[in-house]
Amino acid sequence: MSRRTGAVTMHDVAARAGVSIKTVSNVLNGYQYIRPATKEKVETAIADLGYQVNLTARNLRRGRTGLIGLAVPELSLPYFAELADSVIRAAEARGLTVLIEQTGSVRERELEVLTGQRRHLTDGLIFSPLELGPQDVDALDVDYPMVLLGERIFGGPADHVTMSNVDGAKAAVRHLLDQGRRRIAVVGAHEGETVGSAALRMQGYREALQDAGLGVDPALIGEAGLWHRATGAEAMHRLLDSGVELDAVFGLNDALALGALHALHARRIDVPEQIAVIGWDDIEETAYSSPTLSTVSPGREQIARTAVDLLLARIDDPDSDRPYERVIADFTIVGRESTLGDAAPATSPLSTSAVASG
Amino acid sequence: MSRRTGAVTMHDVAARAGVSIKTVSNVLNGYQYIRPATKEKVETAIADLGYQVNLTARNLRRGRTGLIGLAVPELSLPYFAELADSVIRAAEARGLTVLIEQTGSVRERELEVLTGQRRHLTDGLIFSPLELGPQDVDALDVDYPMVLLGERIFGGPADHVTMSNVDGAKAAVRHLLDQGRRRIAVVGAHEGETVGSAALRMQGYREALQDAGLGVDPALIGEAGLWHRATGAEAMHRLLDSGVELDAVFGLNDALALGALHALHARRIDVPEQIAVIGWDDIEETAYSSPTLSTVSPGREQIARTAVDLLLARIDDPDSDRPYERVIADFTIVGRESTLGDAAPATSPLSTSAVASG
DNA sequence: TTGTATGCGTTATCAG
DNA sequence: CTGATAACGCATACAA
Repeated sequence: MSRRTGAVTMHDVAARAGVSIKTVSNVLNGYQYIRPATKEKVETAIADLGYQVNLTARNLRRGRTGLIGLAVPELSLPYFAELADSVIRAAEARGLTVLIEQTGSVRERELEVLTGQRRHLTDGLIFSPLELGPQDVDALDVDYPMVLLGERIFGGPADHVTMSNVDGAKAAVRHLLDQGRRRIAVVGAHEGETVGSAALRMQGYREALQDAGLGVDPALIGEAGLWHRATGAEAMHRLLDSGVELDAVFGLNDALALGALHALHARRIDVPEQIAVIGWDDIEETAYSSPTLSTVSPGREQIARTAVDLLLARIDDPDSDRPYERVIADFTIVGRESTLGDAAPATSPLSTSAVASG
Repeated sequence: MSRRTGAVTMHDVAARAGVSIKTVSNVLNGYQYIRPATKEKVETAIADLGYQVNLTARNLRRGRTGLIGLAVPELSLPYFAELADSVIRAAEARGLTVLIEQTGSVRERELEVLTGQRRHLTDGLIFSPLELGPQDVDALDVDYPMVLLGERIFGGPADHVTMSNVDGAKAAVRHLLDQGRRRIAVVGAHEGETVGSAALRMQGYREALQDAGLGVDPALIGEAGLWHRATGAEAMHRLLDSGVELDAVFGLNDALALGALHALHARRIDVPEQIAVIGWDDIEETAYSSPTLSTVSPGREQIARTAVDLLLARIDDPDSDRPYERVIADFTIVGRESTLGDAAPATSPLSTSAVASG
């Protein structure tokens, strides 16, 4: 599209090289049986003219664009920015280009993504919905390759990559218990929800407490619809205002935990001396907050790679009746100052440490 | 591309509606002179068949894709993630879709972006180089619409949107001086460079000190090639190790300043009691760090909007000989705890305050 | 107001 | 090994 001047096409190259247009195409596409002499003629012609294939024309003809969509809530949420980074790299390694779409976690826009015009520009979609749920399986039954990310829809008509929510949450809470904490609050719960990350991580939280012979105190459950820093700070303030006794906080993601940290700092409450904090996502920021934030590292790179691979497999063989796969990424607990205090591993900028894994 | 089944085309719609393909096209493109009855026939046929235009074909025919490229170093750098977010929104408002490309601030990849295949898929490019410089004006003289972001190339052959580097830096340092600071260090300087953000912000730094009747102490200048949290922390440690006396730090961007904050925290140095810190970019994280970080808000939204508008103007009129524009975004100083301490405006999650502007 | 025919730049199908 | 030629699906000049 871009070239304003000249728009040199295969015809021009063919003319200059004294061959047919098909031969130029053959050279371009690495066709085996070309006489070296011919090939060279064509290649110098290409170089002389500065010819580049017109991708739009190629795409039309081939019925493929080499583009895949990545639909996420928003890039200003660090986890999704880092995820996008990983997906772009993984896709690039396989010769694919990523088209990012922001849904703003608005239900309508999530539905739009599935049927919108952009789908005609992409060979497939990696979709991380935050609002759609089991009631939307019909809308998710699309006729193009798609890989779902996250835990809102299971058994849906698509390949699926999820985090190890229950086990990861369990390990996070166990990590807090190991530091001698007993009154462990949660920030980010979604009251009444039975699907999604919140519900699953809450389940891990309960199981860990039960395993430790502890009960679940509803007063320790802090709600937060959106998982942003702001909502995390608000939920933390509410918990503290309620007067409930607590010595640790499990932020259901890092943004919430960082918001909680912010609130604790504002109230001059020492972390982890008085209250320990752990988050989830292992975004880069957690290694630099004050104190540094312990967190669950959910295998972002693996998720990105797996998603791209699954998608590519569907793109390459659209008629395959291979059953839909579900991949659960490996996680790691990263212990930092917010739970370990000065015992935390070297505060050297990039160091983290795996305390448990599964 | 995506639809596997059926691939219903305009022909099918035309057949079903009992009209010609041209009429269908007319309806689709909002042609004025269509008999209402015909229009309706076509529209129901479209609905019945679930027809959607094939964008690739349309693009080939129209010679436009509706896609614009956005080339940035990497999305894991919060400023660029937030910039991408803003650009995507601005583009969407104008009916454009954004294709993000990561250069990793690697010189070769920055050059590749300019000539790569992807340029054939986009109508124009918004480019934020970190390595290219004045010596590369030739490479930047491309024959497609482009808008440059940043301050590495001036007077180049393209429209250009920059931050108010000198004045912003001057205001930042003045803000520190206003708090009574006199030994103001810098983190992120690029020794010997004469172009780019580092050089310009250093100029503002010097001018502010001069205006205050103070000299520039080279011992207070901390180098940092990459502007990441890690390098900011390292530079801060070096400054402290050097034993030089200082009561404030100007991080040339927020990542550096947050890294510095991290280093100061590790050494149990109180901010701002002992050392005040100010950054640049106003990324969301700065409103939640402990302490919250004062910063220069460089007008990200304005930059995004302006860049998209300038690009679109070039796309819409490629033959215009309108001279290349240079737009300088407005900035604001946001005073938070890292310079104002408890005097900082309400620590409510979203509040910031404009102390000066220009 | 609507239909016919042509071409956008490639790739694919055949012959040769 | 290479060359004509026909699509791919849409938009438009030109006719009607």
